[in-house]
Amino acid sequence: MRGVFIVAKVAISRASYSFDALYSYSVPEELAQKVKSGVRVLVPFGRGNRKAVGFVARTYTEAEYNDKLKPVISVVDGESLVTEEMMRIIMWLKENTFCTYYDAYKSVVPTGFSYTFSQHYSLVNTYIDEDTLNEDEKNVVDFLRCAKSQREIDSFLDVHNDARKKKTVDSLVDKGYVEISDALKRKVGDENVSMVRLSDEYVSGEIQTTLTPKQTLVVKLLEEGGCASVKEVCYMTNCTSSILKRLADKKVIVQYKYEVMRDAIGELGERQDPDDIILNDEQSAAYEGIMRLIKAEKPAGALLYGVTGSGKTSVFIKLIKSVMDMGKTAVMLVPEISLTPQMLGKFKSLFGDKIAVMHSSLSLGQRTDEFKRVMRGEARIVIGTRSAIFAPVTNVGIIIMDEEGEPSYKSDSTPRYHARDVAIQRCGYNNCVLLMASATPSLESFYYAQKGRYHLFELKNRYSKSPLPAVEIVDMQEEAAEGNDSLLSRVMCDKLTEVLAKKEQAILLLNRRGYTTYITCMDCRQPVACPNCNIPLTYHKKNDRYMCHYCGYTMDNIERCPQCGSQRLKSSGVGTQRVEDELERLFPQARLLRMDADTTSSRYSYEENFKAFEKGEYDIMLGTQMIAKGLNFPNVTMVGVISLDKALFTGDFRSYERTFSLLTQVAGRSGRGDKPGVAYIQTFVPDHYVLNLAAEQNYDEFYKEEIALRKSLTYPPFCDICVIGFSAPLESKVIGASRWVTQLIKEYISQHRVNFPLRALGPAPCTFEMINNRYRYRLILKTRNTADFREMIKHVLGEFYKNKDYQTVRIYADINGDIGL
DNA sequence: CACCGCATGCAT
DNA sequence: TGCATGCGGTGA
Repeated sequence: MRGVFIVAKVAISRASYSFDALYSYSVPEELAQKVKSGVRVLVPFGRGNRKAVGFVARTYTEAEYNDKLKPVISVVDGESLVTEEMMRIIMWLKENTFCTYYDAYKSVVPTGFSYTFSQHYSLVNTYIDEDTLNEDEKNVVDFLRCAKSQREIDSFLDVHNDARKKKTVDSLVDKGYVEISDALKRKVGDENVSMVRLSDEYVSGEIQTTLTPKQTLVVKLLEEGGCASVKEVCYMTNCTSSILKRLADKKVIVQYKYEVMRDAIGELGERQDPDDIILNDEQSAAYEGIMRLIKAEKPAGALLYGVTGSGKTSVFIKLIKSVMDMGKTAVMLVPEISLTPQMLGKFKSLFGDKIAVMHSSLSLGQRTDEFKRVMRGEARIVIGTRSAIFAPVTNVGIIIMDEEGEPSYKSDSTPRYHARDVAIQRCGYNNCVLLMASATPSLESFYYAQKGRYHLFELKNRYSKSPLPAVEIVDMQEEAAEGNDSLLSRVMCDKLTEVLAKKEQAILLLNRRGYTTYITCMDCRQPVACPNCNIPLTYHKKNDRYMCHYCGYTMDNIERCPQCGSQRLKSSGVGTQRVEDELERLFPQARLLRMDADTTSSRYSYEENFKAFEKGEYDIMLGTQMIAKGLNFPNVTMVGVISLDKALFTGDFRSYERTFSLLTQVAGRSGRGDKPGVAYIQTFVPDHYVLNLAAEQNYDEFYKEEIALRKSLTYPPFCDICVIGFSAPLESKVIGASRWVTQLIKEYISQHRVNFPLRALGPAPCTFEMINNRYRYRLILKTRNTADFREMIKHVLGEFYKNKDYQTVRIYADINGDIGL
């Protein structure tokens, strides 16, 4: 047959990495109009020709009809949700993060658009000759006759992993008695926090039932607290949601949904005009310089290095305004933590509905709506966290990354991309500028700025005239020697007393939650560890339980060492709950707000808490890193770091950088208003240069020290680091797999001419050797991330998935991510 | 030789 | 991952 025949290259949703490819399908004439790049289609796939969803990467025509190709069954999307640029980004993700095409697709298109494909069986409405059926078939037919709901049928006829059932059903389908229908379900719904409270019937005494001990606990908790999220209740009472369900069935409690965010955008501030913002000389210089880069319409990187409070945001606003005036669009990325309603309100008041927000705690529905507004060109400024880098804006003029060194810009699950790398790709496509801004840039970016690869702009002065807070390092060894065994040094206590007296506020930071952080057996000298993760259990006083922070495992109480049975156990280490106790003891009159993952199970409660603190409803805020960043509380005049020593020595090469940045940022929370602020850093290593430089807020010196260290030890930016991670329930399998992969790499190198250097460290156990009953090993490769190198990794991963010996072993490759933990 | 259970390898 | 295919085993 001759003519014009369309072929579609399709990526299949349920292809795993080892056979992920673009498969060719013929496009029936009647679908020709609709089958386009980016559109999802239903295709037959695999030997059994099961229907699968895939997306079209591209189409092309052929003169000859190829009857070996299977035809596309139908089209799922009305139109493509993927711009040409985003299609390139999908391909880039596949190549650079070792994920499947569909994994990449899913991160580019919000899940609200995703379809789940399923098949349902139903009885055909016709006469059935029972004599032609065997026993099994009769049973199924009988079941279908009396089944009340599709759901019941689906769960009964779950034919996966049941060959006999499958056969029976297939045979009934053959005989024409049972029908299969396809269902494509779109996942749009509102993401709510599940809440529970006692039912009115129970409270009024209408319902009397006997309760199991655990149920009693839940009821008691709710009697005290009124209402709580399911997550909170489970935490406090150590039960699973099934217990709550039982209680709901008994009508003792009611479950209901609570909208996480009322409005995607946040409250509207007073309408403002970007033109009313006046830049000072430094800011203007930066603005002008960056505008020149934008106008050059060539891909460029710029680093805006400015001390906290130097007014970077004003520069962003002016730049975005100018880019808009040029008819272009803008993307602004912020770290997870600083995307607050206040901040969004500010931008909304400046740019109105030109703004779209993309953020993981928006509801599915909101996310899809925002995506659509961007797609249609209605919203031309996108503000969001990491994944907002995939916003389908066209004709981009500038991409801004605020606090560019923040770890939240790196994804640590598939696809393992860094927003900065994606941004660089987008700049190449759009001929636009990537502006990275920070007071403590990542070592990599500052190095490139020094080398001239990025243009460097500096803001040296604080915008408001208030000086940076004075920071003092407190030697806790000395405190102990002088007889103070409290968690709080005397200077800090004195200052707290003063702050309370003046009706000002204080922030205290400690990066450990729980009460005590580990229990050690005095006889075998081992900490009592989680049986699933082999990580020390943390005692939580609030629910009187020992918890694993990695898998959530809990133990009621520990009387004996699980290893040797000894009763000589000692608790040590300090968590936020313990500090809370101490503060209550020392300052009984102070109103205390504790903020950590245990008190803020939803984003909702966390914002409410910040707001309450801002309004002055609390005197002291105590918490983990979540309180350190991006917040602006003018009445805070004291910041205290209870301890960050652990963070300095995590085993990751970025731990100094992270600690420095955290300390600098948390110190910067102090004295933001008219009143001068102070900060204290308590430590057992008072001479450590990272702490001292952080106290001086001396990034330049820190950079000098750290870059020298990176160079001498060969760490980024002087190489690229690729971690290959392995995990499995059996340690022998993990070891075997990691050694075999190392061997594969060695062989590959000896057989190919490669253009990258390579130094392998390991394979060795990860810092946390076991998490969730899976042993973890890693192989660290110091190399250069060249196409050749990626080719090798792809080859190795491909070989690995083919090896049946290691089917139980999970593997991943991650370039320039964390190597710690 | 009909029927099974399992190992193998392929997917457009 | 999921499914057809084909092999060797069993029992009539």
